[in-house]
Amino acid sequence: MPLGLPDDPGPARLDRARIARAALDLLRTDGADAFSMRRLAAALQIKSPSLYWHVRSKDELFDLLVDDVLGTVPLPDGDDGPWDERLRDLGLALRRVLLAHPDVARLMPGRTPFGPNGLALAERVIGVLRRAGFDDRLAGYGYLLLMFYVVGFAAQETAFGKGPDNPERLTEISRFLGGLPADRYPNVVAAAGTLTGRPGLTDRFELGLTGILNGLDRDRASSR
Amino acid sequence: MPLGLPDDPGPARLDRARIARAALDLLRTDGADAFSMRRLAAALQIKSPSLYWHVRSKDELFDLLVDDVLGTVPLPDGDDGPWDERLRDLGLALRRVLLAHPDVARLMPGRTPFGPNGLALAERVIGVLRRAGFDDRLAGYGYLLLMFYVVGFAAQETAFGKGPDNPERLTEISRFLGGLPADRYPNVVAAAGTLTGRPGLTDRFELGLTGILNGLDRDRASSR
DNA sequence: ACCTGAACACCGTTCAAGT
DNA sequence: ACCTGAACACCGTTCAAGT
Repeated sequence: MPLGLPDDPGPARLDRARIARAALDLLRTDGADAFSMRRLAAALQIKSPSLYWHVRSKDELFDLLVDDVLGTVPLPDGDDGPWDERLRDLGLALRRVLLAHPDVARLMPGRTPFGPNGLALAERVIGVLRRAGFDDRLAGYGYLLLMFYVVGFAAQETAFGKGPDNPERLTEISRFLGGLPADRYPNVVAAAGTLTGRPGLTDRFELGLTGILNGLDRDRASSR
Repeated sequence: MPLGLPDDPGPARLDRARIARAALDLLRTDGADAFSMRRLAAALQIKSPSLYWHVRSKDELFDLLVDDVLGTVPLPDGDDGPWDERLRDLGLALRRVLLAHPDVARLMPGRTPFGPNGLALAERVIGVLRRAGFDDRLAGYGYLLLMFYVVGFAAQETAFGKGPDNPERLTEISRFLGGLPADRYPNVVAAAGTLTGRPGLTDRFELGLTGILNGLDRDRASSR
């Protein structure tokens, strides 16, 4: 026992929260392609089979990561303000959170976001809609439409190199599109610059979100 | 040489098209989790390294599959009819194609759909927008918004077990949501039935699509 | 030009065994 | 209860060698 470190606790004890945190770090620093249970174990200074005491599988771990990230979305807690404004704010907040975790965002399509935090989010969204006069059916669909739009948008956005990370992917795509033969793809070439421009996408996201909420409103009106 | 089969050609010669077709079959029959280059090679009665003569990597093969599927989307060829109706039809057609290839749909978020067929689709969409009076910038964003919405929606839709395949996934989710404690998740439980009902989603998809196109229209108007 | 055998450097996961 | 060693059954990909 080395002197001067009388109470060195060694690496902290393993639990699901610590595993999730390390997994998020590993995804963020090394990317999804480099992620593996063995590397995650190494980052935690542990052997990989130990992970399976705390987590059933890699897939379940990914579900956990998604739910952890969803847990950081601020939910409106009162019940004041028009329903569409509240859902618009929630959509914007969800996108911001997903852009901050691009790899987790890309994990989401293909998954069903019904961990504790995902359920809390669903409960809130469906509640807002029902209290605004949507019947159960339309409220359920409204939730799905909102989630599909926001998650789908954010997941693809990060793939284009938008989002905070790798701007070099952006310029690579931009060069490719801009270098296309202009006689064959005149329209793509003309728009190549903006296909890979960053700031305008947030406006377009909001535009689509507003359009969807307007559509829901018309849906509600025609149902009564 | 066996009699009666004087010209048996054996398994047809390998090429990218045959590889792509076999890969699509394998994905459809065995699912994405079971897909591997080695199994694909086995299905083609070939050893896996042979694949690498025709295709640089598994990732490039997946890009090829995406582009092949995009190639089956019918593009409007004339230039008549209002722009928003044409894009609406194209969005609906793209979704139909993606639902017919759920695994490929789930491959798309995270990819950049710029193979030959993807470019042809982009060229068409951006062209429709520019001829409708959108400037280059808004036309580019309009294309992105449309693609993000349709692809994101379809990818997540298939994950819910909607789409033609596995209805048992749907009922599993439905049971889970319906069995939740009603005091804690009253809204989710109330809407559980429709979160997993099939036919209404197509209407909601259209509703969102229409809302997005309306939003683009307002965007165009305010830009001049 | 196209295909294979053999190999490299990995995977996720299980399970008996240790503490 | 929690962690490890050893192993199983795989992966994607490379590359020298065959035809």
